[in-house]
Amino acid sequence: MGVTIYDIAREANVGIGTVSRALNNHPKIAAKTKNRILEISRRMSYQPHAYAQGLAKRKTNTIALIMPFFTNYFFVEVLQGIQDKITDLGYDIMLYGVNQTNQVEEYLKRALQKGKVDGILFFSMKLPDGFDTRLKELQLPTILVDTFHPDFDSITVQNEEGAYVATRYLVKLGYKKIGMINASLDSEPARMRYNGYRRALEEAKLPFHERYFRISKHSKADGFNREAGYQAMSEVIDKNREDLPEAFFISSDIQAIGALNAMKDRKLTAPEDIAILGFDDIELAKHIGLTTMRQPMYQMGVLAVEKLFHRIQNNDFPPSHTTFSPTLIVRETCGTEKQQPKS
Amino acid sequence: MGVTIYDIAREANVGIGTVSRALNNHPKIAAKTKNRILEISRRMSYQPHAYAQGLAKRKTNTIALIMPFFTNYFFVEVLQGIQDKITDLGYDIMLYGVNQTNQVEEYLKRALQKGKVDGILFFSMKLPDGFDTRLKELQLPTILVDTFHPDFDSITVQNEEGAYVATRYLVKLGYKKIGMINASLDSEPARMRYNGYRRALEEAKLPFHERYFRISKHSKADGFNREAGYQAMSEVIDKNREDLPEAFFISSDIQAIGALNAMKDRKLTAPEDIAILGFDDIELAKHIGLTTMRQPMYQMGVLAVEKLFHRIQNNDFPPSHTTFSPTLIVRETCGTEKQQPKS
DNA sequence: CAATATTGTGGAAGCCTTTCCATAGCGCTT
DNA sequence: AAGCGCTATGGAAAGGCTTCCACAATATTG
Repeated sequence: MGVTIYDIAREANVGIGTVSRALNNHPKIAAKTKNRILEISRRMSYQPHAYAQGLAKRKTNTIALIMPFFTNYFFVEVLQGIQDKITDLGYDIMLYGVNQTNQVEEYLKRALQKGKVDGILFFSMKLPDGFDTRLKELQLPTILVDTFHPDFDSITVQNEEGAYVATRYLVKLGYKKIGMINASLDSEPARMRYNGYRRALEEAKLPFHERYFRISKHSKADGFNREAGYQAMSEVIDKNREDLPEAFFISSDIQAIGALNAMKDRKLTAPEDIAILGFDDIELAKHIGLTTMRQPMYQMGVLAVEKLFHRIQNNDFPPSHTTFSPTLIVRETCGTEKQQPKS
Repeated sequence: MGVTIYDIAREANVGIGTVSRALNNHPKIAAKTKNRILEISRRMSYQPHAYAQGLAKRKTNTIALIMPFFTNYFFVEVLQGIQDKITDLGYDIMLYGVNQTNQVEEYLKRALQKGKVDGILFFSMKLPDGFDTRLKELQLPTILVDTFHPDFDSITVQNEEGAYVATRYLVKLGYKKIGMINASLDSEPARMRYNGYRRALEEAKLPFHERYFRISKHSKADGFNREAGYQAMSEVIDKNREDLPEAFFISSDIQAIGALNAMKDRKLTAPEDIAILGFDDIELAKHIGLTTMRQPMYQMGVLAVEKLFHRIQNNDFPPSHTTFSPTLIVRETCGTEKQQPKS
């Protein structure tokens, strides 16, 4: 059905090798032959067959993207960075959006399928058991983003430090009763953020109150979502009616949005009743005036692609680890130094 | 480097044809031979080579998804429907997220490349000139979502009717000065929504005020984004300080969020000062209590995949067009019948 | 028990490229 | 005019699979 190099070769009265050389502008070819062939192939609207090319070259020009997808807006923004960069480089993206945790293995297996992709970008999840060795055996270039393994290139955010900075900021504003709403501790970033929170409290000699700490475990997935935030905040408020915390550090913006909603339903506002500090700085944070810790999402996407290409071109160097520090973005939900909170 | 069917054939003392039949559970093969081969191939951890398979079968098990990506959260939700459904069917997704309108052609060309994908899902954009005929020549199954062309299967939303219902609802609540903030009229949905808005006004014998109508053209892309909504609302308010509209129908939730922000910055609230009605019902609408027209996004994604498969299996029937009616979701930003607005 | 039908198997051909190797043809040199 | 070195070219081989055709080995029939 389609036009092949054989058709062109026949038409131009040359061999298929010559056609191939013309199309791939190989040096060893006479300029006029080349032009003639290019002209003919244009006239016949020739299109190389992607899979035949891939098979012969052992190269797919495609990379796999495996990322959580349970409506965590964080990823939408990273995705933009990846998309822009990868398009520049002439590659395509095979998207594997994980909606339930058990899909991870399935997707990894698919991406590992021989000859399917030239590399993998793996996001924010723990590499399931055994896949580290399989990936190494296959020598499939892999970059981890927002998660860590010593044997693979990785890009992470200083979660512990970010949480520490966030909490210390709340301390500095004068809050004493500082709670935290976290995602599932199965998640590495969630654990680190918890540690940072605890460290800041200790350093400020503030007590840690079990009753102001909540893991949003109720939900599907890992708890990094709005419903989980809503639920966790509802519980804390309802159980501590008489003695509400003054501030909350929340492990993601999307949870913070849920939490703010729970407050609103109970006629509480931020920062007047409870101050709220999030994590991520998703695009919507700006809208609702959420004070938060910014992760450089777009840049992380771009860098991930760059690292992957570096490794695709030369897989022969030790793993490198890059880490970004989140920065505090002050908006309204924590009050400001001038307009000091009540306490 | 990898294990091939030749290796397995040698190991099992059979021909390569037999190995292939065993792996693809072809009917004409003895059960015990088959089991033996499967056992061996498991032991050698055989993995078929995706591209070789694709080349031989003339089938990629991959579909291309071309969709606008300029942070319009609408698509994130459609994407989930697509992803879930397509995974069930054993297919993979090649994602082409359009960030600037000039990328559309580039992506279409890539997706059209022979043998790269088995079908295309094309979203919310006008098919660039000439591609309709090219797609038909190539016989590449294509489904249009949220846009229309008589020669291709499509799934659309009754934009005109949705806008009409929305505006009529505002009329019914007693608002007289009803404005609209729209996206670029290059977008088909935007045009239809404008028509519905006008029709409802006329029917109610309410005047159309040029000064309460605004196209958010300022921005990058098509205007379906938060900044555009913010800017448009800011302008309308600032130019009509003395005579503000009472209500606004806004062509997407994400713009409505921007608009609400612009109001907030000017100490105006919804519905007390101006009622706001959006379109889409993205997940966040619930959060901020936005009254809006719901599009069944997840279901549209699922249906799109189903249609595409239908056509991949049998390309031999006339194009079918499905259309959904949006439904009104009443929340808080328009007030309610009980708590009537001032006017 | 021979003749025929059925089932299972081997392996060549085909899918469409790229790449390598051999060779034809050309212009130089001597 | 013969010999040499280049350059450009043709086309086989390779990449790894599916599928078709031919044939061998059974099973079925009268």
